[in-house]
Amino acid sequence: MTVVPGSETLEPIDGRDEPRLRIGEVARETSLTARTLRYWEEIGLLRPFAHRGSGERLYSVAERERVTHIRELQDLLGLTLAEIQDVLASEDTLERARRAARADAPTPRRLRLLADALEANGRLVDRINERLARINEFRDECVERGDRMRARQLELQADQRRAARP
Amino acid sequence: MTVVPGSETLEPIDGRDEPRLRIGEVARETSLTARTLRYWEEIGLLRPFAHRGSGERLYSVAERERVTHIRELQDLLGLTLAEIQDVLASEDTLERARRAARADAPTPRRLRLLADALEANGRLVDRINERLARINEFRDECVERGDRMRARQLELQADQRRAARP
DNA sequence: GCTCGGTTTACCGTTGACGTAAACGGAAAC
DNA sequence: GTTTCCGTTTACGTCAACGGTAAACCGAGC
Repeated sequence: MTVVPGSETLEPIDGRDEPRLRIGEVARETSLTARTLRYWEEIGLLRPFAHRGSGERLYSVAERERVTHIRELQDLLGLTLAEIQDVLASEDTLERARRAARADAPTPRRLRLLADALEANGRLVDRINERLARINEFRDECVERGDRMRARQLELQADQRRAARP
Repeated sequence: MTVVPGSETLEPIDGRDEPRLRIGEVARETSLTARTLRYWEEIGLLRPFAHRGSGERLYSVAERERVTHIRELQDLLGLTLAEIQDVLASEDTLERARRAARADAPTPRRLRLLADALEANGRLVDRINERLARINEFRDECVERGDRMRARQLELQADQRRAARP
């Protein structure tokens, strides 16, 4: 897809003065690599805010936040990029809701978008809670094992003292 | 390593009547594949209790539990198999402590093994707590976003009512 | 003895999530 | 203007964690 040099394929919808970040900046700020950001774009997970005529990607702060969000879903919840894509579809709903708000869309439509986003958010929170519960359970097991080991330790220490001076 | 047919390379240390599980059984009970169990053995993560002369692997309940433990470390904490190997090295210390207990080893040695196992266990619990904290933080963010969305929803609903009957 | 299901070793293939190198072209700084 | 970055595309490489398959082997039941 060649573009007339100098033009932007995606002009800012609403002409606001958000800073345009180049790929290297986003990469540094998120401790990722440019390759990763391009890969995420390749699989449809992250879309830069704009492409300059030269092909250069430009991101907005919203995308940078999305990046950190993706990382959290990856590291903390262990989701695959495909699953994350699924989860983020809801986030996109929220984004559409924001656009609708700025475009003064009819209230019923905005309410529907909000409801969708809310439901998706609820599902995500449920997922997190479930995982938290499981990890807590696992933690309790580990702590309990530690307790048993400490008890045994005390027993052995008592044995030792009794053997030392009967 | 060829073995005299009919003999077991690893006779039970203490002749107890634990059931010997074949690889397929362990696989079914843990919802894994035999291939995975062999792979884990290949990288030194899981060692079957015994090899029969034919080469057939035989597992004990302890190994089956180790398998589920590994899965938890993998899924819940997102550790790599290498990291898990590291964590389990400490668990093996505990196992040596048990053997030492059964073998009536000198108390000081048993105490040292116990202390080692305790320390490793503490590190694991720390790790889990850290992860729990981070996930909790992430959860709070999500919940907060949901709250903001609900607030906006109420606003919009109020707008709607006001527009309906002014 | 024969079949049949489960197991073995051995080797190659795959998938996800990137890394790396080459060849090139604007962008920024001087 | 001219270096020097920084960025682009395209293509191939890598690493972990397995999956698949072939060919041989074992033990149980008929």
